[in-house]
Amino acid sequence: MSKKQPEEPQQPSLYTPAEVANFFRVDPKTVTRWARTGTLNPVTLPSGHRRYHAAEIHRLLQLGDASANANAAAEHRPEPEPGAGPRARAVLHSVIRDYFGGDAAAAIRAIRTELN
Amino acid sequence: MSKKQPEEPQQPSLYTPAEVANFFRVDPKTVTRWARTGTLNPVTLPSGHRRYHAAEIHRLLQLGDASANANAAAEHRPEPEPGAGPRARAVLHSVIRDYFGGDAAAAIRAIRTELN
DNA sequence: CTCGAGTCGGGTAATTGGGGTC
DNA sequence: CTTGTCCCAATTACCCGACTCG
Repeated sequence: MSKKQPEEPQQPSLYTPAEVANFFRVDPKTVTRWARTGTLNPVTLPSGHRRYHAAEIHRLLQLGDASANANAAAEHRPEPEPGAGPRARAVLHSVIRDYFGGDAAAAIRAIRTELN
Repeated sequence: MSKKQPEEPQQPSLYTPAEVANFFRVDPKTVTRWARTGTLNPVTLPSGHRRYHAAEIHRLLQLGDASANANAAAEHRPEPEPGAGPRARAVLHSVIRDYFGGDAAAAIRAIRTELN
């Protein structure tokens, strides 16, 4: 955590029920119903509360986050982190190990799919 | 594989409370509560601060949608990526956003460096 | 040793989920 | 069939000051 972004929460990958409800102009209860009927496929917290994937929400809103990704990728960082730090690699490594069975190539493929 | 790790076969794979909170889109205080109620089994430092096992976090993160694959409306997506579900991509997206400043290319570069 | 950021610890409002009904 | 609303119990978020980490 060397860099800090005050008052500018980057685009989260997960949304709260209230945020999703605000996006669609519906009651949070309706969002919950969408999750229960399978329309949405959210992350479920240990408590049962839900967090909704931003990509899924954007897709339904026909907005698409590809523009945001393209913007971030095209725009030059004022502080390009060389090598992205050892912590970043460690985290990436553990994620690949737990989610892709250690298959780094599959992870790269997933990233590119997201970039589109 | 390539780097000098004489006494560490792999990274500690421990997350700080803030990191875990970012993964679940919750307040760091909530993560602390999970630890106190037994939902999480973190490493506790002598001072009382906690570090969370990456494997435990990842496992908890991918629970929840394993049951929503049969009934869910998935007729629009006849292109399932084996080994890389939507959850995996979401986590990957979070990692890129939080550790690589949203620079997906840098993340891919880091993975490839690891492969060499 | 100083300093910023992060993390404790609690206490209190706000949100959320589930059932049931209109 | 879907949505909005009311209830209650549980969970989470934001407030503070004090301590720890790097």
